[in-house]
Amino acid sequence: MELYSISSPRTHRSGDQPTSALETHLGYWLRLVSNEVSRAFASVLHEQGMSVAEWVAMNQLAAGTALTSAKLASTMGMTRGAISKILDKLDSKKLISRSISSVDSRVQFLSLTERAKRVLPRLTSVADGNDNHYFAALDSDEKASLYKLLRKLAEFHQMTRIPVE
Amino acid sequence: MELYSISSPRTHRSGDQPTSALETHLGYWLRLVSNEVSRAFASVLHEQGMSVAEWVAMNQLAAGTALTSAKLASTMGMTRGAISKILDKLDSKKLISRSISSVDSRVQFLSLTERAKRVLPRLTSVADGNDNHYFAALDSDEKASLYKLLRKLAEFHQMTRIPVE
DNA sequence: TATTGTTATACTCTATAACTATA
DNA sequence: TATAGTTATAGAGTATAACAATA
Repeated sequence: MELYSISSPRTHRSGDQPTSALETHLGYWLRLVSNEVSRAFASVLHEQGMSVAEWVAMNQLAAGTALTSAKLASTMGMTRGAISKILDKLDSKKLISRSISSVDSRVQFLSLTERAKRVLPRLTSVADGNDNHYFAALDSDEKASLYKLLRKLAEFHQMTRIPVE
Repeated sequence: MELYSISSPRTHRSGDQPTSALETHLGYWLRLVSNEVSRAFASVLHEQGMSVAEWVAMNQLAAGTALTSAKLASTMGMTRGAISKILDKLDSKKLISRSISSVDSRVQFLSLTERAKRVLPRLTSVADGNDNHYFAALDSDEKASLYKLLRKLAEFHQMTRIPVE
């Protein structure tokens, strides 16, 4: 197993096929793997008639992290307009309800319906299953190591935008 | 620094804030970091008037991996129609030329123009810079470790679709 | 004046499928 | 009939910006 070459990322080892410069970047492999894992999950969600953005929104509501539209928008890194449409979709599926604040009638409080609370665990186990499937290629130590490295990058660069795509 | 909990991914450690179930997945952190790295790169490319798909196509041509439209389509995991539009854009910027095969006039051979050969190294160093910037948070061993883990996942699951988004 | 949420509009990206011209 | 590449169309997803209601 060759090591990732730090000092000369574009060095070609003798006998290699001509490769594109893309593969010399860690970001390339990160994106390759991430796309596959996310695509598979999005595809399963899609079969359930749900987008990733809707799934994320539901989770934020379940966690009590973002209970208004504006809060959701900032948490999810999207405009209020985009959030509004996502909430429309969840509403039409009877997964959320919106109730006007008695204190400030511009504000809506969002909550999951009973139906959503029944649906969410099933979706969560789908997400668990997807994660388990893809990372089963790694043993416990490797998983812990990957987790640590990713968390370190996220922390170092103050990455806070919840992935929605 | 806590470890990634393998056996009970949804366990909450005492004293924690309520978190969404999302953060218990390795796929979540993978996507979070990947999105940030890719978004930054796409943003720089965009300033240069270029999409990631165009950048990838140019690299495939430079590597000699995919010298026809159909080949590009299969390598990049896109339809021929989508590739056709990407090539139109590169063509309009005088970065590629298409020449009809003398053997089979349905086939076009694609090649980078001289202009493209001047532009590509600059873009490549932008890509290098982006990669260096984000992964500077890791030391050499950590970079090597991350590279190895990602390659292992890619190989195990036979991930071949070149990331284009 | 500022803010919450909605809506009208436009844009980007891509797939589907019909099309042409070859083979 | 099959294949290479193009094009017409449609759909998803999101941003921008104008809007109404309220503070």
